[in-house]
Amino acid sequence: MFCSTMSRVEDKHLIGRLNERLSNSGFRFTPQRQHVYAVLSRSGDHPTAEEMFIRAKQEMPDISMATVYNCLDALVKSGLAKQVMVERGAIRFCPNMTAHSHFYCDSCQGIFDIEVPVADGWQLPKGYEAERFDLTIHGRCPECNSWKR
Amino acid sequence: MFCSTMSRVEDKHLIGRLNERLSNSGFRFTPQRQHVYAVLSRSGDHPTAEEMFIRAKQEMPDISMATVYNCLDALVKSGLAKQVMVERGAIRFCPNMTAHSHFYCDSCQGIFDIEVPVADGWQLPKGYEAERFDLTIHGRCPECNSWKR
DNA sequence: CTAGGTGCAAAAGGTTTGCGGTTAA
DNA sequence: TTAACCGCAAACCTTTTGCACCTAG
Repeated sequence: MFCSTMSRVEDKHLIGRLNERLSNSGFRFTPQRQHVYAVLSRSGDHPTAEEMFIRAKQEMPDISMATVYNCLDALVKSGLAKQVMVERGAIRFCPNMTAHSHFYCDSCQGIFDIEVPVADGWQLPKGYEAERFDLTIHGRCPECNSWKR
Repeated sequence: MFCSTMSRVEDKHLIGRLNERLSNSGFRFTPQRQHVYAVLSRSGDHPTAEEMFIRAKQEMPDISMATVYNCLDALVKSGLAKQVMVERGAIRFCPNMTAHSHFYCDSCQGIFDIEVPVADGWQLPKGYEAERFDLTIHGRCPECNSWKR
């Protein structure tokens, strides 16, 4: 099995983090997980599992769908990716682990990472203990807005 | 086909709103939609389409799964219900159309309506035009918190 | 009258699982 | 050495679709 993915200089720093995070969460470090992580990390969008499968296959032709699901699951549980659930159908994955929210364009169905100044300490009802939050803002993206309807 | 649903006094005020909202959105007013709306409205939780099917069948035994999906879709498009997407698997439906957010308990997987003071006017990046937002806070609910891990 | 809705059953879409063989630690 | 992982294919769960009949407007 040939895989040139990690020979990229710009990906080098990711490997160490990946290995550490995986083992911290009780997962093994495998070539497939390394590759799926690399492919997701260099994605500028929010691919579905199937899109990840197609992209991963380009450099690792023998990888299977089940393995892609397995790898994505390991990445999510290791804190290296997020699941994004904004529309019906396939779940999407987000490699951006910095604090951010999502914008969903009702016109073009695009998903965009956005930074919005959000008060982190929500005033929750008594007894609730917040761990994290997911904020998705719906509307029209700049591109679709420039068309003016 | 027997359906006692709308004979309830407390549901009377819902019918007018339903009829108006449906026709405003280009949908017909049917007994099935009336019933699904009544069942959802009196739900205190966030049922899946299948849960709605089971509940709706109790008073309308001949209703089909496809019709439940059709009705729920019409309700969502008419602004009488919201879809809630917080976990993998089936989409859930929320009859509460007041401004509120959701709390997802990572421990018991429960979904709760909560009111959090949220600044409605987000400071969005240039070009984005917000229509609405979905906020889900993850953590532990009061019930699970009382167990202390 | 007729466009839209209903029930049924089959298909499609997305994810999970079981299994025999392989491998990271 | 061995528990975890891999690839493959079948199963599973949720949602959509096609069709013949029906009905709200």
